[in-house]
Amino acid sequence: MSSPATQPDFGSARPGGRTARTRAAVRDATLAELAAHGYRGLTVDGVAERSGVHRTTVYRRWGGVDGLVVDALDLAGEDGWQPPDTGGFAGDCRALAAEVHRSFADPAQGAASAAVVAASFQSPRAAEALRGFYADRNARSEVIVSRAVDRGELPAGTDAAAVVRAVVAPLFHRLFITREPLDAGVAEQAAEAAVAAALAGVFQLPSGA
Amino acid sequence: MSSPATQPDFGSARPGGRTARTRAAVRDATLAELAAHGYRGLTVDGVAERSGVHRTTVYRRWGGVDGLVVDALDLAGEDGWQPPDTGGFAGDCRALAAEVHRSFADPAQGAASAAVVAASFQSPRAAEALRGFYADRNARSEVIVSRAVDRGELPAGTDAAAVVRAVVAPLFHRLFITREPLDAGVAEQAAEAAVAAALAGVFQLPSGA
DNA sequence: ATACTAATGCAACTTGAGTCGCATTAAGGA
DNA sequence: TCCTTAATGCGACTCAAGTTGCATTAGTAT
Repeated sequence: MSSPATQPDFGSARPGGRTARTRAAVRDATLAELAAHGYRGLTVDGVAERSGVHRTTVYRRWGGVDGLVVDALDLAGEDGWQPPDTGGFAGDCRALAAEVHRSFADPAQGAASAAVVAASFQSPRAAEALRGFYADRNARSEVIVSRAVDRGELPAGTDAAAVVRAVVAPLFHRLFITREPLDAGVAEQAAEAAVAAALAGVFQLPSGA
Repeated sequence: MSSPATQPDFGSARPGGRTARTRAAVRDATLAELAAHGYRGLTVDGVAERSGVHRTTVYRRWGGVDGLVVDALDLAGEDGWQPPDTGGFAGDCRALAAEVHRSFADPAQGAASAAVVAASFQSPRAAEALRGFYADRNARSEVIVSRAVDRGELPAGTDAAAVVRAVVAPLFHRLFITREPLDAGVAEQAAEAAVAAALAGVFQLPSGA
């Protein structure tokens, strides 16, 4: 079991050449293995062999498969992502939905994204990392709503998190619960539904903010 | 590995007393273990010990932990469930969302429901079983929309599956993606949003049906 | 009752994930 | 350049999951 094991600790006293090379090799191997075999086929031995790093080293620094995924997710969270800005609320929501759609449609990126969700059911560490990742994404997305309020498109006091959730939730539901195929039309419909609900004032926060 | 193993096969040539007792004991033990330790703590050995059935028997008839979950899910799907009927479209949607909320809030049932989702990431068999389960639930829920159309509350040609998805998807999103707590207000908001979007005609099917 | 055989019990075996103690390599400072 | 020591490599070990061959139990038919 890897639960009480060391978290990936990369602020150590010796962040020099070899350590950095090892981490990069393992990270690349993790993404490659994920794209090749999915999360179910992700093993420490596979990553170790592909990266040329010894099994023991991977266990020591990453703790197990969940640590590999968490590390990959942490890296993904540091990409400086910003929500789309199309100049209008409906356009922003459509673009956001389309972005989620594309990120899961891409073979490599989609496999990695789905892997993180799968990992979150196996490991509390992965679940916490995923929660943090989406909390950050949500916080960044709030500007879509605040811009819309500034333009007068939405009433003040609209719950930005609820709007974002309404846009993306149907896509995740198809992907992971009913496992139906995803197409651009589905993404657009989800965005339109969220826009209609927001315009109707459904996402108003309880007390006026 | 349990992938190519025997599916739970309960139509055999000898469905007599002992076989039925074994299945019942294992099913009860599965649900109890799920409630006690969650899906991550569900093991064949644990179920075997609790049920008094030998390990080997469980492996032979269920194939592994995924088979146990699939069997439990198959049973859950045969409960003759019908969607709520409150006399109005909005009320039906709210009641549906509340029902989903309750099913995950209940400790035992919630653990089992979450376990099935977790299992679907581990096993193709569980994923297929989950897909079938929700396809059936969705089909049964369509009557909510058709009744609303008959009453003149909704335009004809409204995509019932899309409506149901819009109602429940935000709840699943909170439960499994962002792992935020769920309360009755969230369920109601999701229902209201779906209603507003449906009334606005967002879920119209492309060609007139 | 008795015989037949499917279903179960049992124990030994295989396999792969994860751990541990110790040897070796290489980064960073003197 | 040399010394110290973190980081890695290496092999053996533990442990739990899953499998297999054979013995035993208990439905079912005659």
